[in-house]
Amino acid sequence: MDYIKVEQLGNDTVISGLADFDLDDILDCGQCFRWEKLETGAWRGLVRGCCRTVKQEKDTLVFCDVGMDEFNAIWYDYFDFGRDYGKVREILSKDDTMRRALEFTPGMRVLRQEPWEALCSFILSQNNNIKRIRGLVARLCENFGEPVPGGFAFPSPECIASLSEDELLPVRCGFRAGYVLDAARKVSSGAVDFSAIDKLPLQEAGLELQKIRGVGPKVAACALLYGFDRVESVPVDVWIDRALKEFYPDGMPAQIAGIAGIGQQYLFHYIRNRDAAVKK
DNA sequence: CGCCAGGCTTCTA
DNA sequence: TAGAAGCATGGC
Repeated sequence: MDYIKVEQLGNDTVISGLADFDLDDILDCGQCFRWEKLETGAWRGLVRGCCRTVKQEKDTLVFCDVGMDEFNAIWYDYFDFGRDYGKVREILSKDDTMRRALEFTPGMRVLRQEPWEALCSFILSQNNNIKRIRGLVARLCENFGEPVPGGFAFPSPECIASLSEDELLPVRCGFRAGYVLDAARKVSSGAVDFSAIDKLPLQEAGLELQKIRGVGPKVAACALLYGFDRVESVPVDVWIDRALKEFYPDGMPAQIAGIAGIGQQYLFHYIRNRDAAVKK
């Protein structure tokens, strides 16, 4: 357990006694694309059709206008509170590089997002920058998602499968439009079966996702890590590739294999931000 | 304006 | 089968 207490206070659900949890790092590290930071420092995001505001002050996390039922149904899993990050840190710390990455961003966590949203988002992420990915995902939702209080839900595979490439033009996702359509068709038809993927070994699960045009090893690994709760999945993008060459020329240590994807998240943030941090 | 972006597909040797 | 070019778009 990485917190001491969860309770409902008025209309809010409040977590207190948080350890190693930094909302800014978690929501702004390129693993999710539907959160925006408000002037107040709070974050507003849309998850599973629920638009909510979350704010952190030191070791307290407040889910505004969220009751315990909703917290248990959505947010407990989304922030992966069922996982003992103390244990995660203990395992990763046995490796010197991981220990440095942990010390650099102690409050990082890997979110558990919806499988389809994660897959679709990371298809859009290819050869793209994080700022623009947010824009593409936002336009996809605004144009085709179900309206919900505060915004638009992420459009279903069935919804997107019914569209043409021309209809996707307003999203301005360029060559990725065909990829998104192929993904939506294969997922909605069952040609790519999420419940089957859940049961497959990692390697085969990745190959299953790669039946989709525009899904290669990296996008598949991202979908598995962020959308299918496969914390052993390690997406290797240009940054992680550099990190692997620098720190692990012979591969990542076997002792962290079971949670290497979480380690990857610390490493990703570390390799991207360490130089900027030194300049401060 | 030119370079590049949490890659992948296609072409070429 | 490895390596490079091409891909839409826009942030910087």
